Order: sequence, then C-alpha cells, then structure tokens
Amino acid sequence: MGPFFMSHWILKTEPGTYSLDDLKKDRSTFWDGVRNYQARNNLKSMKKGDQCMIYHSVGPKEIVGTATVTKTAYPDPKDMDWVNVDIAFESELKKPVKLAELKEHKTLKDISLVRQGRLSVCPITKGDWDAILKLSNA
DNA sequence: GCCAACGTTGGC
DNA sequence: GCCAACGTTGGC
Repeated sequence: MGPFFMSHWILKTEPGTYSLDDLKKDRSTFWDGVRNYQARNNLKSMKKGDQCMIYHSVGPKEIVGTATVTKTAYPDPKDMDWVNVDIAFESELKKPVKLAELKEHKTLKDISLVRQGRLSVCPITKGDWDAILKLSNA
C-alpha cells in the first residue's frame, strides 16, 4: 500500500450483471469474467492497494464509483486459463461521470476507456484519475 | 437492433 | 507469419 507504486484502473461492468450497488452491498467481491488477453494482462499488473473506478457500460454509460484492489490476480476457479482479482468497495461518486463528458474533455478523451472501446480493464494515469474525480465533484 | 470496429481463429 | 473469415463488443 501507500502512494508510491500505486496504479489506477477503470473496470467495466454491465450493471445488470454486477453493479456498483452490488459491490456496495457486498463490500467486496471477486472480479471475474474477463476474456480478453490485454485486459487479463492488466488484471495481472494490479497490485494490492491499487485504485479502480467502476464504469457501467450499459444504460447510462458512466463512471459511478471507486474500489480498491485487495487481492492480486489468481486463477479463475471456473476457468483456470483466466484470472480474477479481489476488490473492495470504496466510494460512490457524488455525480457519475458520463462517457460523453470524457469524450469532451481535453485529456480524458484519449484514455483507453474511450479509445479502446472493448478493453474491459483499462489503465489510467493519476492525472486522469484526478481529472475524473474533479468532474464528479462539480 | 444495427453495424463498425476490433479481437481471435484457422487455412495456407 | 499472414491475412481472410468469423464472432463479439459496444456505441448509437
């Protein structure tokens, strides 16, 4: 833990399958179902204490909250070729940040969440993380 | 629900 | 190792 080597990520989910509200109720969960090699590599790069934003990819497309990585990548018991990580609920954004807002933003329009539509686990810089928080705060 | 863009597969 | 064909994703 600690700020020095912490990375930041965005995790996509379909709220019908698993939403931020579900995570809030569960307090923590295993993040599974990633079936994309680049996304898997990103999962494997996660460290305990890394911060994640949760993005809803269906319905209103928006970033809705934050979570913390509590366990680094381990094989998915349902499919050992893939991996899960564990995360814990951290916060609900005061105001969700819409995909459209990201697209209009000078720097956020270039993050991989926007550019690489199909990547379900996206790295993000601290600067972009802060910019999103700023948008959520209003 | 459509379809463009992207990722994966498989034949060569 | 290339690339066409196919399947899937995700924005609209």
